[in-house]
Amino acid sequence: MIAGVSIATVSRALNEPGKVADSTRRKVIEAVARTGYTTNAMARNLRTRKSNMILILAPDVGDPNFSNILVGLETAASRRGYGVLIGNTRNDPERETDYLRFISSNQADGIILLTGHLPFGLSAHPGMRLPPMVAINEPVPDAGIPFVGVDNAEGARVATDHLISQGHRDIAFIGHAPGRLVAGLRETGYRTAMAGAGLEIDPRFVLEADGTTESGRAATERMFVRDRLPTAFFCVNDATALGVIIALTARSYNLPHDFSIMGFDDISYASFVSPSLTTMKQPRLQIGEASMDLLLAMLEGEPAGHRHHLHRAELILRNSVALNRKHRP
Amino acid sequence: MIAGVSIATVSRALNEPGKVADSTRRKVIEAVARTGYTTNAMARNLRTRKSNMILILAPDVGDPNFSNILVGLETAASRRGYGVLIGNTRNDPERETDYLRFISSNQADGIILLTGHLPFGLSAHPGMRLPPMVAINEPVPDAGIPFVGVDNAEGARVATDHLISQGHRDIAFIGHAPGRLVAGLRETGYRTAMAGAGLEIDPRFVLEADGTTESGRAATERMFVRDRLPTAFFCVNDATALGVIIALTARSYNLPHDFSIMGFDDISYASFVSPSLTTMKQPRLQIGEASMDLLLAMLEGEPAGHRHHLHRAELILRNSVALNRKHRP
DNA sequence: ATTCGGCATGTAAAGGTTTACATTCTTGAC
DNA sequence: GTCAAGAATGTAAACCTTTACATGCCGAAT
Repeated sequence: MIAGVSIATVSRALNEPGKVADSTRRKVIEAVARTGYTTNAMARNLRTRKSNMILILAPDVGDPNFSNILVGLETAASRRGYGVLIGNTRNDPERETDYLRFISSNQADGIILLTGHLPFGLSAHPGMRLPPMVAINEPVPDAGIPFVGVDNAEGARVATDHLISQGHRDIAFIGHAPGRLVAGLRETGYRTAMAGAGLEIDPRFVLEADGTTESGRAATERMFVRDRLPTAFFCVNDATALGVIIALTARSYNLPHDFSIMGFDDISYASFVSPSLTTMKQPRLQIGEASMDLLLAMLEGEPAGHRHHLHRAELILRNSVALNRKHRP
Repeated sequence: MIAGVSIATVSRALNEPGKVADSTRRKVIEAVARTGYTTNAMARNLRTRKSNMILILAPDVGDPNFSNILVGLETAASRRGYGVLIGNTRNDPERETDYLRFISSNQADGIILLTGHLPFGLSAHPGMRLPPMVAINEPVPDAGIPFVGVDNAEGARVATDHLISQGHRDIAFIGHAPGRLVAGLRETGYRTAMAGAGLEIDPRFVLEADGTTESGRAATERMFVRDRLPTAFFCVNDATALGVIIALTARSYNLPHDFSIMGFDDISYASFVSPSLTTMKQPRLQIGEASMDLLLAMLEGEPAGHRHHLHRAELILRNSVALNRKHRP
């Protein structure tokens, strides 16, 4: 070689500085600098059977909730020299299967799952050896996959407590949805807070909604056929809260004077709606970083550890919640 | 081998079906299915010196404008069997350089650039052979890199024409910014439309703003020290328009009755502000797909072709623009 | 003086493809 | 029946590392 040493020594000089004499190492790095040599990652990956790539499977890459998580994932990955490969599954089983080619062909070492279920191709071939995985957003049921996410029940409890602290007693929950895990946890938190304050929940104040803005609007309309109304709405997420605001504004109510509204998520336009939305902020960046750190640790052989890693949501005070003027303490 | 043929034949059967007898090809794919064989991409990449990966360099992956472009990029890439690697540069030269390791180590075949400039490491080493690149959002000056984006001047002209068609004559432009290419083009479109309609532009109606919500708010405030006011505001982008709306609402104007406001971009919350924003929609999905298609074509050896590929922005009618009631035709 | 241990380096195999080239087989024409 | 041409298949090199093992060297211990 140009540095006057064997090719193996070059490899050692670059990767295990301890195992090589100082003098030769200096010669090597000097030669490398001079020739502009750069090691071919493909050859290395072929030999080491590692790609230093992480595959991220998300049902909707365009979702604004996703982008901040992605920033966290990318930050943590690049800090440890890993690359981040993104796969938009659109909940299409075929696409999920297709993306597994990165795993089976050794182009990715692990998966971050935002889909809430195992990729279709994996569950279909139970024999296939599972790559290291970490789930975000929605846990994967019964697969023993570590989960990183927000503590939905606790966050919902804090949110509801805040409404209670503002003197509200008749608090509706918009977003009851039997099948949905996250919605269920948030409802649990709501019920916990109400029970903790000794408040009863009027069953007519718990309305179904599927988490979309339209469903929030529709649920609010349904509420108005009742004779009795709540003074505050705790919504399963910000999109739903937006629908509630739209419905109430359309009925010419003065917000937050007439009704208080609380969201969950702190999506990007929560501060732009009028009234700006009081909500629970998901620590998306943190979640992204923590889950990537966890996955990389697993790749280095650390045991998976605790099943669930929950992060606290943060109460963001804006203008959609006010003191309950009907309340006489 | 298990199919009774040589390893080379397997390779041919899988990659060049024409060059192999039907009977043996059938045997091969049967054996492949039986053994669950999957070709090692690393070995292939090593041999072919291609990775089938595209690196995307963006200054801010979290930007909501970016996520839809990303969806388009990913869709087009996965359609042709390519993977998409994302790099968040945060405009940090060090990170830009760092990401080039994917190129120099053959882990990526081409780059989609959203940064508006060559990655730092490239411009520093002029000797380094450039990988195929396509720029989006902002063209890269003087580098001969094909650009895909929205036709800003034409879109701004259409937007301004729409205001004119609603009877507005005194139209302000919020977002004059000497150094910024995109802002300049939009201002040009505004001036073209005004000139085309034979309208003069009061220089006091062209205000500086840097594209942020706060700058739009501040510019509007500055406008109110004048004796004369426009009837409509054409804003360089939606974020700025939002600032204008905030300022006017704070002054208790009734929108769009008192003033019309037009944005540009159609960011995700444009429909949620009140009044909902009339704006020009950037065809982000299209832009993403088109630029990826272009890059992949270049990788297949097609010449780069036209320098600029411009897509039309689409006028989205909402509620922030109204007829000019002061106008007597 | 001999042997041993330890360190620095070299040698060569292995990793799984693709592909140029060599070989064998098939087919049809004479 | 021979031959040529062309198609199908096999052989082996190349892609570029990493790493187990071998070698060589030096100093220290016996």
